[in-house]
Amino acid sequence: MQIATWNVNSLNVRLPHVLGWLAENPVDFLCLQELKMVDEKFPLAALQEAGYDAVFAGQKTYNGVAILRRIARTPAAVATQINLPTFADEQKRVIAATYGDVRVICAYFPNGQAVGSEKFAYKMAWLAGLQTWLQAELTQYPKMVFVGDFNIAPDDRDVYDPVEWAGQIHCSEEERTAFKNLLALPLHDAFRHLEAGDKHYSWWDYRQMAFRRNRGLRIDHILVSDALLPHVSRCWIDKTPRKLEQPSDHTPVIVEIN
DNA sequence: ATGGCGGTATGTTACCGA
Repeated sequence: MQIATWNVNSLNVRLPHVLGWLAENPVDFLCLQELKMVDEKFPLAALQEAGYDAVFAGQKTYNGVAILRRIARTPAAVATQINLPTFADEQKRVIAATYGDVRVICAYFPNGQAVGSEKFAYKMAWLAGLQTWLQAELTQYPKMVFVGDFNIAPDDRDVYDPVEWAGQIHCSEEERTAFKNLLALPLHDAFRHLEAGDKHYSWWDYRQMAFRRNRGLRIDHILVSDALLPHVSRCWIDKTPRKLEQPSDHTPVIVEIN
């Protein structure tokens, strides 16, 4: 089974990239963030033509999340959950569904803007709600994959310039502690399970040729539960779509679970 | 210190993202 996560920064603009990527990478599940579209605009027909079904939670202009499943290889979604039951939110940042005995959760964490800002307080409150909910989810679903754009770089290996970013948004102690709290549930960072090195990023700023200079952050993650960890055989970042014309600033992260 | 780039709507500029 292969599960991928990708912040597409507008599914309207990036649909050709998504379809092209799925043709090359026929993963079982693809979790998307930042759809930036209302549900009425969701391109379900085009995805179905490509062999994928979806559950989705859209929103105008901002946010929006979806889980795509390969129809031929996966059971239909049941117990679909939109947003955190533990945190009242107008913004669409979470979608979860169960496929067979595997719970797939797709999240777009708040950005936080700047440490100490109102948006940072929102991020931390959202994270507290997330922690409580995931703890309950784990008791119900031992086989869990929790993926998405976390907007947290877990440690300095995940940052192109840790000195410049020290204490800044995505790298602050508060955010990194929240990430560690997720690992304590326990959940496991599939990428770090297999790769200890630095300079592996999932996001690069559009400006200042950041991608070409590999000035990026690893902020898109795949966490797996205890029951699935022994079955994780690969986890990698696919930089290919970041090289296309008009790319998303994020690129897919994929896990293989046998 | 600021803006850089890109997407979107409030639309020829502002807001947000990271």
